[in-house]
Amino acid sequence: MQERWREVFHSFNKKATPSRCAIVEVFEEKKKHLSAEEVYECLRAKKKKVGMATVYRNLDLLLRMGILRKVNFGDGKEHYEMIRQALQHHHLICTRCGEVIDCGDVEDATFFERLREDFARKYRFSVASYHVSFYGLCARCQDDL
Amino acid sequence: MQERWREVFHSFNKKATPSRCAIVEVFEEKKKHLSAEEVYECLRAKKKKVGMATVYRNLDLLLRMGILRKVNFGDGKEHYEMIRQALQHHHLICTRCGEVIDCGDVEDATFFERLREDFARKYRFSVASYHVSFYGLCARCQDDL
DNA sequence: ATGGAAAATGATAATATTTCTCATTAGAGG
DNA sequence: CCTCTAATGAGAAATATTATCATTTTCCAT
Repeated sequence: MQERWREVFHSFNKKATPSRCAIVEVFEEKKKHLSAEEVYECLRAKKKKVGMATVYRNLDLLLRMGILRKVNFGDGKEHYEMIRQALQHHHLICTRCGEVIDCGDVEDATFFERLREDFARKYRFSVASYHVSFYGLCARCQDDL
Repeated sequence: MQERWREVFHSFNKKATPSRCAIVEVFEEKKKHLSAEEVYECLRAKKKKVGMATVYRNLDLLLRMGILRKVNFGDGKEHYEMIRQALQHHHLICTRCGEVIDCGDVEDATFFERLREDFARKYRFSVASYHVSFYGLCARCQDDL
């Protein structure tokens, strides 16, 4: 399975270093959005010692390669998630406690397609992807008012 | 016009200080998303000397009062915009040059209502507001490839 | 296999943004 | 006008991210 990533990196003329491979593996395993710090901790837990600078450098590379995307929950740090896992998946962000719930399988292809056309026409902007953040109260916080 | 805000602050048991009033006025005048630094610069331009700490403190207060909301474009800083001006308005973010285009009047009430019901049922999450970020290439960057 | 060029890494310094501290000032009700 | 308390300014501190540079590693051609 790491062989597949090795080829992907090579196709971008990038080296398949152990740190780099370990970082994509973390995202494949966790299947969720992670901050740079969280990635670093996951690597530690797996006994891989990778410096923080290397984590950031590779997150940036994976962004440029179109493998990760950034998402932000207003907590002061950037979070990253695999685009492949992120398709059709948005976030419910609790404005009281900060909890983030991933919500998958939103059936919105029609909505998206219509907007893509609108934006191309009105602003000459070509949409590649999109992300919806929903703000409100999670179940727990609704009860605790 | 500042008299109106004076009353709003008082209704929250907050003092209507010159800095505080000046900050909401900046948002009313600019009618767009601003970073803390940009707010600070706008105040300077108007010859109001307000410390950076005060800007941050009041942005936070205005968030808690539900007058502003945070938006993030992945450029390392938080941006703030008036919720009143932000209804039905989303952002087109160019992944090449970072330009942010506001796109208003998105006709999506039906889409939104359906999701609100879905989330209440599935996750017991009550949606108060939402925000869509569209990523892609702006007109200029499409030409410059 | 081995050597060498180029890229990647680690450690740490630097930068940028946001929050905190605390002494001083100023708003609002009496 | 006085007093209580919240708000402010200035700067220190905390956080998150990026840059620097000497050293190590990958990978391709030999």
